[in-house]
Amino acid sequence: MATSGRRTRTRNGRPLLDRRLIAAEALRVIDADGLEQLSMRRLGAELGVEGMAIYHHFHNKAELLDGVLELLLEELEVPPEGEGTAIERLRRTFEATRALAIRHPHAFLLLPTRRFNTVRALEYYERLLGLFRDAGFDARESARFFRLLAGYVSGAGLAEIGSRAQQPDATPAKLETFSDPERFPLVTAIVPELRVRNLDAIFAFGMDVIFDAMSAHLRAGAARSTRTAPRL
Amino acid sequence: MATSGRRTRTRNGRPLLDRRLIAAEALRVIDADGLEQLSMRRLGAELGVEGMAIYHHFHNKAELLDGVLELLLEELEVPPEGEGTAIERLRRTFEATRALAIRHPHAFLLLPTRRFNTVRALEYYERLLGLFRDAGFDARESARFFRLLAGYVSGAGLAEIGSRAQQPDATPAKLETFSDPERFPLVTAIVPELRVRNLDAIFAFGMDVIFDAMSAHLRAGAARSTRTAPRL
DNA sequence: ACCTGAACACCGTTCAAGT
DNA sequence: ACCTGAACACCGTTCAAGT
Repeated sequence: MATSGRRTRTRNGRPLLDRRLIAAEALRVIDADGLEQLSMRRLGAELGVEGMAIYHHFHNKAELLDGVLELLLEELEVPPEGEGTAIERLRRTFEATRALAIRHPHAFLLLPTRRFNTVRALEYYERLLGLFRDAGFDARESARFFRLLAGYVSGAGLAEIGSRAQQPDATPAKLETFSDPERFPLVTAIVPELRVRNLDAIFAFGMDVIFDAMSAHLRAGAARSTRTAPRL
Repeated sequence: MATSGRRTRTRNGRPLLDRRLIAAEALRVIDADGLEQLSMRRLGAELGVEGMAIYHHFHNKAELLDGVLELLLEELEVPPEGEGTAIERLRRTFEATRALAIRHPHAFLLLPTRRFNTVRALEYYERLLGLFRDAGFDARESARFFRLLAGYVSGAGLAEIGSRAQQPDATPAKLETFSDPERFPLVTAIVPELRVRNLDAIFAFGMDVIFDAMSAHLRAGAARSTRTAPRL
């Protein structure tokens, strides 16, 4: 090959910037100090460059955040064929989404809030929908279970992030240590249930409910073969 | 009564500021132009005041956002006793959360991301947990179904916001009109399913799955009466 | 008590200029 | 092609000062 990528390390010691390098550093900043602490100037400083240099690689900050989202999606690789049934791989895929929330509590918000605009995001979607198809779901059923599963893991992911870390700002009342049995008996009673050591079981419970329904749906569909009448 | 609240309209024509008035104007700004367009100076201008005046009523912006969240929670009133069974009221309550996402697409993000720090938020939690108890769930079951339901409605709410509105920033590829059957056949096939007119049915489908599981859980619990052995 | 005005340390983004 | 430096129009927050 003619142009192999061996000529790194220009720019007095540091590698030349590229989109991936910048996005990776942005993810590090977000992991360390939170989404709102990511600024172009701060990111430039971390990279040993003026903040404005980043605009040579991304049109604006939104596009940079799409780049960070792409890195998150890379950590969500869909298990390839052969590693269990389609349903099992589907479950592992969505469990990976929750693991991502725990691993990147600050960056995770990008997943449920930013649209999947990039090619890599579309590729992820395509592989995921392939699992629904392989499991036996048509487009309409895939859409419905996809939104149920994706909604659950992203919403529950955000909730777990709140349960695990205390955000520094705002008013008091950390729920973990909350206790006011006089005014709020039911809230007080549920607090011990939401301790971190119970969160795995709570998440798995929700997944069980959804995957039980998916299995039942597939069995029912197999029983009546083809006869689906859309009802609007 | 001695000090009735009749003396509004000081400050040359405009009512004196208070927390509720400021939070309501903040919600209007967010509804109109998005969360990131809310600034203390902009909000002050809308209220006919310098932005710094707001700090007399809220310690910082985070506390102001808690105030906005309180207003959102007011729109989520839990149906009182007598209006159907506890399960029915539970379902209506979470349907109201989705309706809130559609009504306040920009402000809705506050619900799954901000902790419920205020007294009003705790009151909302308490009433909601009262519905789970009335339906027949103990603290542990309430925690599990609460996270499943709340996770689903907030995650699906965020997804619906994305499906309904196009965010102005970032890269192209609006999913609603996406079509690339060569490279992304499955994504292309699912796009028509996610059109706005199908979103009601998709949301209801997920709710059916969860509430069917809740009903089954209650029936099973009624059958075996009391015998729950924690397994951890 | 309630609000103003100036100040501080930041933002995202544009653009001409450097190499 | 890749980065710098200055500039513009903003931020959140603090604090002394006004009424």
